[in-house]
Amino acid sequence: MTKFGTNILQRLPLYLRTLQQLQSEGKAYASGAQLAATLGFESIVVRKDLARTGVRGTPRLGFPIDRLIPAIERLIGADDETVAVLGGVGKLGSALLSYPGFRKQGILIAAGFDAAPERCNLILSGTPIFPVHTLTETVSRLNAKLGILTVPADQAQRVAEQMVAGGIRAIWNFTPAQLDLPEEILVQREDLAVSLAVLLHRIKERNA
Amino acid sequence: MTKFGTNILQRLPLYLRTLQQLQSEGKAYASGAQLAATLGFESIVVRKDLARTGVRGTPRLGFPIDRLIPAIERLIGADDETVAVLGGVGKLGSALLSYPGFRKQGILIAAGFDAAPERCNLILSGTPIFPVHTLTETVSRLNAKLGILTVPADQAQRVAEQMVAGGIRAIWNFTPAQLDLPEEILVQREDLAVSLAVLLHRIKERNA
DNA sequence: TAGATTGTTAATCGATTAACAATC
DNA sequence: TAGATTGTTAATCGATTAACAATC
Repeated sequence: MTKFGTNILQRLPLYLRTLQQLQSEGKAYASGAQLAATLGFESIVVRKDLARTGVRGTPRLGFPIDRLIPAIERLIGADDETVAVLGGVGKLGSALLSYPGFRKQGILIAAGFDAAPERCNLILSGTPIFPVHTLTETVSRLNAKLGILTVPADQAQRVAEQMVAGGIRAIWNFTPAQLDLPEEILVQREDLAVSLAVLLHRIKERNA
Repeated sequence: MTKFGTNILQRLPLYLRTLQQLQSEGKAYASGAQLAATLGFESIVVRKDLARTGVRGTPRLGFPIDRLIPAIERLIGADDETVAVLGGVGKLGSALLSYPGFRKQGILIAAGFDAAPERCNLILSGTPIFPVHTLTETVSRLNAKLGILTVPADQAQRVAEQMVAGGIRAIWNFTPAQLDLPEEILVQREDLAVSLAVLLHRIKERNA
């Protein structure tokens, strides 16, 4: 598989969204310059990125949107389905359940889990919620490969271990907890403190 | 001000959190190797990063935690207060309001706004919520500099403009909407589709 | 003293930027 | 043809990695 730096990878979904928008407006071609202007990137950056999709543009016209979209989807892995489960159906968890973008990227949240009985045995945004004590068994039955972790920080490690016991291969960790899991489990942090640090630094930089 | 790449900037808050943890356990020194092991980084990376704080470590002992913490706080801009407002108090918005980490990083969410009357004129996690039509005036009165945007995508542009009219200088955009604002307004995207693309690619890479 | 850890210098690597040729 | 846009090659830049010296 092609290896990408995280930088280009972070831009690809933005191209994709813009292209889908343009396509829905009936456009057939998009130029790199146009994408750059919309997203606030340098046009040379866009041109280099688009070159990596393998789709050839035509001078003066731009790139064919209907070829670019599937090419980018494939690059960002949105072309095959990943079964996921959600641990913790609090405010953040239920916000994630109602986010329509996951389906577009090939993520199916097949089940949610919560410790609170009043949040269990109901269906939220199309996803059934089960008691957390059934997690390992359900993950295994669903053959889920991705665990989304939105439990309170002090329960993160325990719930993560239950996910792993059920066969989860990757965990998307929205808690600030530092997880200690086997080497082979991929953990991605989604850390507001991190994003905020980047933001504050950019603000300071701009004011300087 | 010192300029940082986003990479080191993304690691600094993680060092900070780990160091605070160690300090609360009564430790006085932390070695780069120790931080690296905890966070899953290479130790040379940590050493280089810590060098940029200006704090000197002592061989065999490590770095003095009580000097490292304020140094990192200063680097990530957590040492002075930024007044923020929150646009949109839905699931995601109220999840953000209850996140304690913001205060630690010097962010004060002074007010929230929502279009739904039943969500207004109450206090959520210590933050008063007002009707969205008072946004511009309230932002101006509070002298808020950061707007956190968690409204539905189709209202993002309008609410962002109201924030800017009130004097907001930077917008933290949690919606997938592409904002079109004056040059001088700093916009940071917080885009789940982007994070998910990175995650999916890492999963594929690992399976390859 | 021995050994672990920090600090520094150089090498490597990849991403970004620049310049310009090729093409429609 | 003229001009806009893509494609390519080279230059620049910064981050990461490696190797090893300095220090407690």
